[in-house]
Amino acid sequence: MDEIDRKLVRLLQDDAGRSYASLGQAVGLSGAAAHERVRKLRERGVIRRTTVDVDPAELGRPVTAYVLVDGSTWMGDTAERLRDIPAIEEAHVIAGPASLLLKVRTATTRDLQRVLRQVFEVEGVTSTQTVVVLETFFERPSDPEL
Amino acid sequence: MDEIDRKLVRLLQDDAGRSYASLGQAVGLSGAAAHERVRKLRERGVIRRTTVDVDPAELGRPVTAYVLVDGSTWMGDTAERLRDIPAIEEAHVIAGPASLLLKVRTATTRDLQRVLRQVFEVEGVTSTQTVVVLETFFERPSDPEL
DNA sequence: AGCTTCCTGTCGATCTCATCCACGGCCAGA
DNA sequence: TCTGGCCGTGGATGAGATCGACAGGAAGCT
Repeated sequence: MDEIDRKLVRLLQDDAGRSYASLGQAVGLSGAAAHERVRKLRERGVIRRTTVDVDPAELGRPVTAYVLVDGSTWMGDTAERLRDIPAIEEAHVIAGPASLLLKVRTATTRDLQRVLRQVFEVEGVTSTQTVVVLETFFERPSDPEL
Repeated sequence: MDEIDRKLVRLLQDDAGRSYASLGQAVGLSGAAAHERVRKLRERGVIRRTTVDVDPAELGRPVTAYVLVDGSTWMGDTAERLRDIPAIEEAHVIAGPASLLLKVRTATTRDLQRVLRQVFEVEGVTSTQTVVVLETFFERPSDPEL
């Protein structure tokens, strides 16, 4: 995981469709060598997969919110129950003012309300506090610079 | 933006490297037709770019935190100042208990502390409250269903 | 030092796949 | 019925991914 690897990751984050030839040229390697490095980055799990970045608003989900969830019991398999709710994009266990933090995207605030009801129906949930996003400055991938 | 488009987006989110032929087969179209649809999805901005999904932990940033930021004045060009801090992955203006919500990834909690100091140095910031992530259940892309 | 092994790179051949073009069917409106 | 726009198909072609064989260099061992 040297400087070249980091550069490769950064270039691929920007455009995963680039040819290996141009990739190699950009980092001062042959195309095949660049290909080999990328292959290993995948193998090691640094690169999980190649995907497309979609605009949630264009998909009809302009509403973003973060939800702080408090629970009474220890929520064992809560993860799976939350995963079943498609509007939830992220779910974290946190240290601080609540037990869980969720990131939610919906089409309308009405839909957001419905999602909150679904969250409430998950066993162990006692209360939620919702933070609505008014404007997103930016959302970007992890910077590979160590 | 019909059912086929949504299916294409979902397939590409899972693996953007698929051949257009197999893509077409999966949705009951020819490769060329699938290609044309994807081209238009890009043109319309539904698909912003093709990228790689990297594991932040493998990149040496296992610490994730959310930071609630409060500010006194109206923070006009705060966005650019925050963008200059590489550890900040997301920045949102929110309605609720604070003005801004940031998502931060660092190598250590010590680095997190340094980022917080940098945030404090941004003009207008009066206080921060940090929520540290203990465990991430999941982080996934937007579901293209409706 | 001499040898082995592993890692990383180059070069060239092959074969898949993206890309482009011409054509055909379908539908709405005049 | 005619016409134009839209959306699809199928085929040709050229670019590029992919694979194998080989070379140089570093590290470890006898």
